[in-house]
Amino acid sequence: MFLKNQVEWALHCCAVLAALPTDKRLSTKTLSEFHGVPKEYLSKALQSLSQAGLVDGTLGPKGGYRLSRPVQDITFLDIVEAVEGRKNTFNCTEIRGNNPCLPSDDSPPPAPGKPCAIARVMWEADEAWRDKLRAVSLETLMITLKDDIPAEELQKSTDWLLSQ
Amino acid sequence: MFLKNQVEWALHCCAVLAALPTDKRLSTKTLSEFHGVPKEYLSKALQSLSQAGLVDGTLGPKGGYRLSRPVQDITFLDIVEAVEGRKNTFNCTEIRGNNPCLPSDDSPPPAPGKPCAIARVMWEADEAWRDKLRAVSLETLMITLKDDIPAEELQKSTDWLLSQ
DNA sequence: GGCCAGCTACTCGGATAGAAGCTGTCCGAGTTCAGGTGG
DNA sequence: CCACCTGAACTCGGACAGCTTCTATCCGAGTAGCTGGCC
Repeated sequence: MFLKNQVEWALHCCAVLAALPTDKRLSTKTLSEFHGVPKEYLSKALQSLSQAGLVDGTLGPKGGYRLSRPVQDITFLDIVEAVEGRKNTFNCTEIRGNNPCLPSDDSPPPAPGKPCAIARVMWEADEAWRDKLRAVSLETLMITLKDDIPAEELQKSTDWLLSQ
Repeated sequence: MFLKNQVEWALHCCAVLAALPTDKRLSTKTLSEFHGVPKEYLSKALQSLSQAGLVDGTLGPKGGYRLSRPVQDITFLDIVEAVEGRKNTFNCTEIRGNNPCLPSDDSPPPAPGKPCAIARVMWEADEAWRDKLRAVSLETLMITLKDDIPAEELQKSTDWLLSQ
């Protein structure tokens, strides 16, 4: 039960885009070289972000991606769900309906009308996970990063990115 | 990013065992018929539970599994981790170390000594998920089930199980 | 009658195979910009 | 000098292969309890 590493890449790409002036764009090629990951595969992750409306890509030379919303309006959950989908991690197959000693009449699973108690617990845990991710925006991340990384290194990186 | 369905089966099996008198055992065969799932594959899930010390299996006829701890001492997290393992859902590969414009000297990833800020956020969300699962024990589940399911149905199921 | 061998039912573990998803690569189609060419 | 053409750079999307994980099955080894036969 792992998240794809595309999720990691997508998060890092969004972080990089958030650190740039809002009108600048970065190409897949630049982003892939910066992160040292295969370009064509990273492209899939960026396409997912684009379809989810988080980034906006343009064609042609000088084309590339930029964030399509202000940094405070993009959360970790947005990015994770863009790549992974919105399904719950726990998939209830209603096996309680297979119970051989119950009538199993026309309405097998919704006997009490509510979902299985086990699934309810698992889904609540999923929701807690999502709440945590929803609480962190790219803006929050940028503030943390400013504390983590020396300003000089950060400047070097942005210079390198803009020179590509 | 799904949990295996073995997790669902393991949870249901533990719930069934929790509903029984503590000295009774259920065989893999009985459990698989009760839940309508393949016996040999369910056996793998039960083996995981056994290795984690949650259930205790005995050999021979009249053998089978029973919980090895009181119901209030077995949490959902115990069961999920027994089947899925204890790894985080987010696997940080330290791609920030691949940054081509930084020295990449002898110590590439632990530049600031701390893990990547993005990984920290993801791991906190994981921890929130685990906290939720840790908060629900089999005892809690049994109380919920007593409200969900008519006593008559519950009795029918336990009778069927014990008659096998 | 008592003891022992064999049988049965069960767990455990390994081996195996198919299905599905993840990872990674390749290529063609469409789009935009820049630079060059011709009027 | 200006309009148009061409080529380069880029995104997008589909197709494809290799690998890992999940799902499922099968079988042999080991163990415990029961049954039946032998002394």
